[in-house]
Amino acid sequence: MSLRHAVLGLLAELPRASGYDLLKMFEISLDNVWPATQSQLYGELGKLAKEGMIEVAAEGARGRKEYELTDAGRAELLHWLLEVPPKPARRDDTLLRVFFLGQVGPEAARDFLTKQGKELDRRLADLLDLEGRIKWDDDNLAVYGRLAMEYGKRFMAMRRDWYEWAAKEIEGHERDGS
Amino acid sequence: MSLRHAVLGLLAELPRASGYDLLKMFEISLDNVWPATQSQLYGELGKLAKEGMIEVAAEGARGRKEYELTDAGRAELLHWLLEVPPKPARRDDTLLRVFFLGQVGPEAARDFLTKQGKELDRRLADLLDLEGRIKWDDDNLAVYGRLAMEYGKRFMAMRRDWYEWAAKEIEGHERDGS
DNA sequence: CAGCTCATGTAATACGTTACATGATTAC
DNA sequence: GTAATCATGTAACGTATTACATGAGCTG
Repeated sequence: MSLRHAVLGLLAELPRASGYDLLKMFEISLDNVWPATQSQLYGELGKLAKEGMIEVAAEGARGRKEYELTDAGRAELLHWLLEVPPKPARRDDTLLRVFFLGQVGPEAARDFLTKQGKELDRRLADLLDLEGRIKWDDDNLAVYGRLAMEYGKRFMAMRRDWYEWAAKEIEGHERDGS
Repeated sequence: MSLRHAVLGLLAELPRASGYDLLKMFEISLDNVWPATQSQLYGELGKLAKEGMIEVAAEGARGRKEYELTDAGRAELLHWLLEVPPKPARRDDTLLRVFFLGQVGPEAARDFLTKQGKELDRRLADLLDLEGRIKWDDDNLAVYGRLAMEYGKRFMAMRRDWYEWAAKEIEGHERDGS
């Protein structure tokens, strides 16, 4: 149920935005945190408007509708931000594979883990590169966006290190002959 | 589309299991990796059987149906394990909050981050406790289950550390008066 | 005026959760 | 015999993805 809060949050940062504008924001700044498709977004905007969380503040060319956060919407955002306990995502595609990796034998398992580690190392390098090229300004999205960036870096590094560790673990088992 | 692979994986480890058996397995060993509800599971078993990935090898009391992996099912499992690139989950409820944390001012933001850090510290302690109480045997599920456990520990520790770091970052901004 | 971007919406399909519904067998 | 466990299935609803559909306005 958090797509709505992503929308409310964006409308809190940039008052007055159209569905189209918001879609661009999702693509450039929320893509790694909470992706949304165009269909989903327009649907949610309709619902939020009907519930009085946002309202059409102006209409422009080509049927453009500029939405604005209402007091109810802002209240809902703050409530969610501070009072609704965040629930960490539990499904992890990669971990699921690891669970069943015994099915392929230790050599293939070790190769798989090594490969994944290298892949993450590449992705971390890309992220560092991206970070270097971003020009952070001083608004809220930038300050807190930097925190999110650091999270991404630490997350990738943690997974890379774990893959390397796990590959070594399996190597140990390989030598044991188990 | 990975629920089916979780089912195939479990049936590869323990040949011959009913929906009910599998449900128990999901609850005790896959709950933090790939949770599934009863509805979902029975639905998927039906589909997998229709597609020839699994088959009813025996029927027991109370309408019990014991499924077994077919060759096609095993092939699909191996294909998924080694050839389908794992896609990391992208949605993160907590990170989304961080993105909009500027809306509540630096003190409340710092308090939020500190609180989340403490919560993770508690959860990590619980996990370590659980780890101590598990009696690992030597089968595949145990060997690779230990890798998954280590992943969980590292993931929680990483997030705890990041929260503590982020809270300090915000404190810095607080003093700046920004 | 042709092609791109802006701009909104709907339909079909899949995946996930909660709740409902039913009944057989076992353990006490 | 009654309560717990075993065992399967369906229905309703919400969320997410992909594809389809349409058209206005700007740029060359």
